[in-house]
Amino acid sequence: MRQPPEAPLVVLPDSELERPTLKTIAAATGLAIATVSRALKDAPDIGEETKRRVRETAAQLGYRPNRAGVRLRTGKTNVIALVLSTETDVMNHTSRLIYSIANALRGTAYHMIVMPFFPDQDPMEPIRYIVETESADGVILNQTKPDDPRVRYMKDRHFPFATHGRTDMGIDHPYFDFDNEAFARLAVRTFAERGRKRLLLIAPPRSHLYARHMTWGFSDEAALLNLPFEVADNVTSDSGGEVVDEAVATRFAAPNPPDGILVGSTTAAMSSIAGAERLGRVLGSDFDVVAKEAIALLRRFRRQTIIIKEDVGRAGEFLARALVAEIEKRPPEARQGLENPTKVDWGDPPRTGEKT
Amino acid sequence: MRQPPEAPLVVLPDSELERPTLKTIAAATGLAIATVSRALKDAPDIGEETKRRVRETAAQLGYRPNRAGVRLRTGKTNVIALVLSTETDVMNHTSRLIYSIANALRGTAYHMIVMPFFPDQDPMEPIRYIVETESADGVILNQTKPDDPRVRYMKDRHFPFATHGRTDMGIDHPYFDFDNEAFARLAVRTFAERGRKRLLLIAPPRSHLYARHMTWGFSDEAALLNLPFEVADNVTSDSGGEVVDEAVATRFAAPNPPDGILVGSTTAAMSSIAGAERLGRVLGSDFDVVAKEAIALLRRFRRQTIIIKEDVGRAGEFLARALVAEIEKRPPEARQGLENPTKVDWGDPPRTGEKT
DNA sequence: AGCCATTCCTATAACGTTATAGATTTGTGG
DNA sequence: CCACAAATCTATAACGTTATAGGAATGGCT
Repeated sequence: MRQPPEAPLVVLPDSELERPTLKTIAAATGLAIATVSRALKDAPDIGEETKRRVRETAAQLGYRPNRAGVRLRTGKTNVIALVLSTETDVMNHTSRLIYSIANALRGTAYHMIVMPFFPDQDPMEPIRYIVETESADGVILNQTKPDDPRVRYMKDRHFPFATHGRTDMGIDHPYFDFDNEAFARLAVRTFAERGRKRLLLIAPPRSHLYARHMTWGFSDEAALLNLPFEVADNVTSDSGGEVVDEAVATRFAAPNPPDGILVGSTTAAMSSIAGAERLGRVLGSDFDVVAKEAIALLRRFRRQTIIIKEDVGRAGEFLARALVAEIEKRPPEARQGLENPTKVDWGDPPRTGEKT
Repeated sequence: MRQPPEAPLVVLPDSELERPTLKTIAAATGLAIATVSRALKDAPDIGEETKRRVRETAAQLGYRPNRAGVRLRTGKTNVIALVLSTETDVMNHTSRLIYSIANALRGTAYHMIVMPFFPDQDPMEPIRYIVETESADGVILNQTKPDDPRVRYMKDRHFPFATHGRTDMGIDHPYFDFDNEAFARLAVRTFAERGRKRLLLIAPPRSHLYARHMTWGFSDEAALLNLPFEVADNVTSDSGGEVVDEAVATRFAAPNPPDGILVGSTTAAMSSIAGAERLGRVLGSDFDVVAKEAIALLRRFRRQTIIIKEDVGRAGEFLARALVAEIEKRPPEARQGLENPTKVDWGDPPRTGEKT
């Protein structure tokens, strides 16, 4: 308005070579750098016409704010850190989780740094590092323990975070979890429907909270239905395959062998089946296996496996959204989420009278 | 976005509350900020005693350089971007690759951002983004194509990168690859040793260069040993499990069925075995399967599978080292690497005379 | 004593951004 | 026609770092 509209539309020969900054836009529009900044943030004290002009040239020049500049000035990193446990990683769903979080972050300003920590490391180490050096605006972590010092640490410091898996600490924070109790109950009812009489649970390691959920759901539902059951607690679904294989074979060789096996992971399912088959038992007729699976792998190998699906992608998406809301102090659509499995994938009909 | 220090649980002297900067050290030592900076960089024009003092107080205060400051001033991001294809991702080794790269980066100043790109995306998109916005000092990408525009793009712009997998473009750049030709030859010789007479290769999709290597090694070595062979090129090891399953079953039902199957992936191995078993064939006696595997999974299920191991962790470590050397313009220990498989894991002895 | 090289340190500016306070113009009411 | 508010813009400083040019001592040499 008050600026004489001295026909700028400057021809920028070299300026196309360098990455445009606010300065570039300021020069091109004849405005001050601060004005350009405020215009792009849609500040109320900038004229509509000016905003339009600024946005236009910004788009035209392909302007993208310099992350280092923003970060230095504001302290906002626009980074989300994904802190992953590598402890249990034979074909787990880690890449799925990574992908879905990255996908949910598409189109936002957030980059995702991934920080696995290894068995020789204190799990607190990456967390402390991130919080102390302010390397990220928020953290997503997996493999929570019932009492998880990482959760306490971040909660105490008001550092935004979200967890894949719950804790037992009575702390309110964003999380997403698979309802393993519901899963186990559903599995037990499935066994009952198929007329199975002796159930066996190969549970995950007791240190994990979800192992307790699963064990409780399994035990309680089996008791409810008057089904004899055993919880294998010296082997776990995280044991090496051979161990599970052996444990299952031993039980099948004993009197009163199980005819329904519930397992918490794909690998444990495979090992269990292999263990039973070593003794000539036929999956689907002599015994059933119900497994929780995130990837469609068991079906390829033993079409008789009964599968209850876990959607890890949903978890990732949820966690990303919830964490971003937490960081930006917006109310999230949902702060805590639980995947409640209801669908049982029966696989092929039981092979009755098939050749051994 | 400084967090207001609301309700500090820990009472610390103010100096401890804020993260120490060069300024803090300067104040503590009575030196100028520039001096502190130079001392920490071990510049030649700073006295030894001063350096010692500076290093000491820096350590004592727990000083860590502010990444945004460094990045803004120098343009160095200290970030390595991992650009991952999600195309082929049923239990692939992605998480392994991520972990090993992260592990190799431990103790360095580099953070790792992970950017998967999805089927609906142009593979160039993340690459262009990173190069244009200078979001990273270098890129590691996987799933290279024989003629890969991403490689050309980065090479043209002298942007540091390293690839998991080779290309066919005659461009010199850091890479690591598994020698699939050697793998296939070794597999063929293994079949020969076991007296197999008709070989079948379930090859990876032809668009991948490594599929060509594998196919060539397979065909040439089989011809050399006068073994009849077939390369299945309508199904690939990336096809859905059922497809491979079906293809294998069809071939076993036909006259002159194969008795040695070479597959490029764990999933394809499982499907192949399942397909043959559907017709009552027994793995290890009626036919053999040789598979390349990064994770120890097949052994759990079918102990008769013959496995040649691929060490993805080695790839990740190599790529990280090579890329960092490239970024820092140091001569790397090795710029290109090829994993040459020599060890065959035979599994259990063939089950002769075992029950069907 | 004067000069110069050497050694060690410091002041300054700049990277790109945004928060703050203030400047300028225009409109409004008295 | 003047004070005063509203609308719109700008100047400045600061975030933490490092590159550059320069300054202050010290010692050696003529």
